[in-house]
Amino acid sequence: MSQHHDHGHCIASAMDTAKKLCEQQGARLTPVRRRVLELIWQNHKPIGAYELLPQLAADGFNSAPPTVYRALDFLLELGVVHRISSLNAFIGCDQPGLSHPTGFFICKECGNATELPAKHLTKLAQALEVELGVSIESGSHELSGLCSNCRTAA
Amino acid sequence: MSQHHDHGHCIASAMDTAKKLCEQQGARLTPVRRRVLELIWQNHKPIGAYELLPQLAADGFNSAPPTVYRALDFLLELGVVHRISSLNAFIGCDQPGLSHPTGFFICKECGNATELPAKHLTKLAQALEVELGVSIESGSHELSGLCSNCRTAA
DNA sequence: GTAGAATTGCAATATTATAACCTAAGGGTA
DNA sequence: TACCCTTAGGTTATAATATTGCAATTCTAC
Repeated sequence: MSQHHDHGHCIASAMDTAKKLCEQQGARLTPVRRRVLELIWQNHKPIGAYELLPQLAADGFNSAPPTVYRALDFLLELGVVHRISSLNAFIGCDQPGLSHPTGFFICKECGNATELPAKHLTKLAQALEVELGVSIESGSHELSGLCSNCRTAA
Repeated sequence: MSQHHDHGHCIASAMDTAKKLCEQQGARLTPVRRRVLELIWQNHKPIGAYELLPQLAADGFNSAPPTVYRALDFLLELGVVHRISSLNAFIGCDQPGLSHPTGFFICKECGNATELPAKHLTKLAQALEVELGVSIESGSHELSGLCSNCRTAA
């Protein structure tokens, strides 16, 4: 993700993908689910469930924890959102629909998260399966440091 | 970690390493800290902070959340314990003292966790730094699936 | 032995997430 | 349309995880 980009495109693309996935699966992208996804995509920073609540309330949606957690569960299941467990936060997925191992780099300076390229994660998983004799079914990779913009700024 | 191993050795080794690290750093391995580390090492499964509380209480230690969280913070800082954030749980570190990227494979069947070999994680981090133009300072990798024992059993 | 720092005790509370139960809305079928 | 069934959402309460703030104690260095 570059510092200056057409973020409107990010949002539109994410919403479009979610819509298509729902159609494919016969799932319903209800107003609250759609709005939660939009809010998650308001920028590239992970957002907590309890940060979403007042924003939903401001839009006239019901605003109680189960509401937002249900929407998040739905979006996670659909694969358009990931959970960053080290932050107890959620973030939109760049490459939804493609089943792939997931991971993020989160800049400790600006807070932006970048999805890690799947090919590296797949390679790691394969190497580990051989070395440890295990079978890997899922995983999350959460890295932290300085993004290229913040490195330049520093 | 093999299915049948001399776990007494694991514990003794972990306690010894913690002791040495404390001596090196002028830190104090107090009774409650020592006991928390022992409890974490009672097996190779991640354990939650609130599971430790009653065990500490049974040993006559103070048993309130801050007590255990302080001990855990100390042990994390010392590098002899890691946090598995996807499970809100803690686990002893195999290779403490060596500064290295950390990650675990956790078997979804038996719950045992195996620390991932650092060399693979380092390689991944290096590849990502080049590809994303970031500088990685820390990270956690949490993988799940079936360990070799449970695969055989299945 | 005294001062300062680190550690612990303790009470309260913050933060994150889920359970349980009920009502309403959508969607297919006679 | 009327009915039924499934899914989604509303509401209240509570569970699970983690931290804050302050007082009391213990340790260590001098």
